[in-house]
Amino acid sequence: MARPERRTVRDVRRGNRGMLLRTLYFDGPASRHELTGLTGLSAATISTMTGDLLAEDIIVEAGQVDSDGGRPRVLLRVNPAYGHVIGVDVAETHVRVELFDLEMTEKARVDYSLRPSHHDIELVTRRILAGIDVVLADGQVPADRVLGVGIGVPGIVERGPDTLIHAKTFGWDGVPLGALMRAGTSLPVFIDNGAKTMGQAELWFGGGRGAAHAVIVLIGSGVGATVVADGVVMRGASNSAGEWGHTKIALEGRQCRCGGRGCLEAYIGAEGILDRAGVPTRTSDWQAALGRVLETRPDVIEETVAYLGMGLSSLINLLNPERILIGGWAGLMIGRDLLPGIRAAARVNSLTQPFNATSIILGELGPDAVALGAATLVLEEFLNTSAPLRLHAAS
Amino acid sequence: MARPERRTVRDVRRGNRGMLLRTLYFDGPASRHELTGLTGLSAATISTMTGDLLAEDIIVEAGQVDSDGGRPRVLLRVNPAYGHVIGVDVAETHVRVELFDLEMTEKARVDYSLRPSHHDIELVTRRILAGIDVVLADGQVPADRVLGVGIGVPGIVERGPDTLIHAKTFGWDGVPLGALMRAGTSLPVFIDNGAKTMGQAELWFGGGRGAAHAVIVLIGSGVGATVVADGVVMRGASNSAGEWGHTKIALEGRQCRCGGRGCLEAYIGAEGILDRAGVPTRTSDWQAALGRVLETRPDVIEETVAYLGMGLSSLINLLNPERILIGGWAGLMIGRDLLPGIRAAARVNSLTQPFNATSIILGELGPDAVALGAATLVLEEFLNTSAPLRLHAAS
DNA sequence: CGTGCTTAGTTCAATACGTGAACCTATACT
DNA sequence: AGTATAGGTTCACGTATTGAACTAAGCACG
Repeated sequence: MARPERRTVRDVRRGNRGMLLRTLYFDGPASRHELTGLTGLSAATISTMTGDLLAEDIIVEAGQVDSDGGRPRVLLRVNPAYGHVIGVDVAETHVRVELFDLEMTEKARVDYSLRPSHHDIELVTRRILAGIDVVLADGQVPADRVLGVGIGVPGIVERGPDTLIHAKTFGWDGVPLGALMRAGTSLPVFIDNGAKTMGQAELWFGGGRGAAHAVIVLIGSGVGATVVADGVVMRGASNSAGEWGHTKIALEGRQCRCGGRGCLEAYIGAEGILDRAGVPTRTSDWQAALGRVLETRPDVIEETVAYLGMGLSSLINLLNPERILIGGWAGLMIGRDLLPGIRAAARVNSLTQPFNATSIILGELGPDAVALGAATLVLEEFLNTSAPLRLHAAS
Repeated sequence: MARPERRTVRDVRRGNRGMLLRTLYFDGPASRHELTGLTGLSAATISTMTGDLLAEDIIVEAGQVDSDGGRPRVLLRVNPAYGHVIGVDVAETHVRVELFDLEMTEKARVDYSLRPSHHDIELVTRRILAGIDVVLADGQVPADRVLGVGIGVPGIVERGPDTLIHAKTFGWDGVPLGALMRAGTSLPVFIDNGAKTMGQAELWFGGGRGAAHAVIVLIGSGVGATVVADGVVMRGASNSAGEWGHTKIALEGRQCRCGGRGCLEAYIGAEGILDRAGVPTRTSDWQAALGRVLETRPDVIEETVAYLGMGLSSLINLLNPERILIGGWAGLMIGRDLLPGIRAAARVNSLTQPFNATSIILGELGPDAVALGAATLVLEEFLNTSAPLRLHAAS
């Protein structure tokens, strides 16, 4: 039972303005006249609202289109230089900070490598803050033109005033990354799980565009998923929804690093595949190792496809998505050649109706999209609220 | 990416009025003054809005509360007699039609038994239409005081102008129940899967009250689930979300009636349990048979609990609900004594964080709640829109 | 070259909504 | 009877969308 908030007339404006801006962002450039059709708003409203947005420099004119016999249409578009967004990818081996304009064109990037098992939270925070300064300098963007910073981290992100992070592999147990960031910068900070920010990137700019019900599946050494229902990333009661990798596919099955047994991840995660193939998991280059398994061990691969089909069918039956994207470095490697087999394996295990409603395709964005997705969190906020800039960066 | 609709000032009213009505329905009776706190609306707005609702007879005064030193508070509540709703349960062996007032007090009911494999759509439609007339006569409610009819049916409900039903067990393959109903009555008709209407009933009036993220699990001879995300029942791309019973828990496992192998339903559905216990599934009284297995076959039951724990853990990990309700006749039988064991089995297979965020409890409403839940579809529509009555029942 | 036609975009009065402040109302206590 | 207190109503105001009237900018054709 949803309990929506009280609304006032001003919320109407906020909502409609956000819709106009999103329409212009995704379907633009467009003329005022076209916008009436796209948004459902009257010409009068479009006129006043575009007037405001032009005055605020949030949108700009983008040329004219001659019409045969009639006043030419003036095209409008979101001003890509109105503001910039920063995305951060905090991973096992590196901290990456990227600067984008509003069209998500990368303007600058910096990488800091992390020594394994050297994930001190203060160190990571310092790297992020330093990275922000570096990309702003490189991109020649003043801090007061930045709409915010999005950060993708491993583990579970507990929302709250301090934004606590729980990441076993990093030894982070309730680390207040949000509070630490906000102490170091006045920019608005958004933090989410890295797998979810990757999903967000696929949803907005990759293979998930336009899908209202989708699941973005991530297969790397671990296995996760981003569930999108009614166009919104599903978060659950404590923001940990999407843990698909620990779905059980066998009673008393293979040991998983989560401590449980029979987890999907223990079968189709890169580590699980290598282990099933008898390859020592202490390999230096996992990608190469997985490549060799793909070429030389059809038995293991066939089994992998079968398990993956089982896992996907659970998603299809339970969630009835219109699209499933397979991503993550291992997912892309496996999927490149074996997608037809994966589809067949999913079909065998799925109910006809929901299977037919689903298309199973590869992700488009590669494994580097964590920072892009994190930056998208900022963009999303901007497009929804179109909050006038500069207020936050005051202090 | 959600694309919200254009909004006007009148949507503000509709939304706020709906919120006021829902507040009064679930937290009422309440005084105007209390409503300002509960809704966040100003006293002025509450005053004009309650004035309208009183004039329309949708709400009524419900006595006064003396305050020590000050004007007494006048309590307001939803008028239970303002309108009535009808719920229909179309099941294997019967068609049941129930009449409720707005407080969901049953005012009349009628049952028609169906001969097995005699589920002709015209026959069922005739029974429903006749049942509507009967309950209205019995309850002495004129048709123009009925807000609508909700129908719970087996199988997949394909939304659209005709509301097609696909139910293998009934031999219904795209049967236009919606169109047939609308041809036979001018009342608004809402149709949904029966498992989902039961879930809806638990969510509104049973153990799910107040939960924003919940899963209502249904274990009968089949196994299903109603997934609630952000307070809304999840439907997916083609309205078939919630098919939890065919989640695979074993590669090449037990044969399921869906045609697949290793489905959860084949292990923990009543039929699956009896079969695993070696009881012939041609029994006349399944409940008694399951009761005997519960008493005499601890081995089978222990196994069942383990499988159920596996299945629940998939839900916990993937969806991160705050509450899981176990319902359905078999679910209630198993759960009555074995809930602690089920919880333990779920814990073993779940990640710590999401497991701790979930409470696993029994459903409160028993298996007869299909019609109640179906009627709740009408109630939901009414509370959201508070559409002035009588317009539909015109013809 | 100017008149009419067509399409794009703007302005304005009408209408709807929620809100704060001033106001009215109904009780208890003294 | 008077006063304090709390509940409830009224109204001017600011903000929102909209349809209708209007202006703007091009083309075709005589």
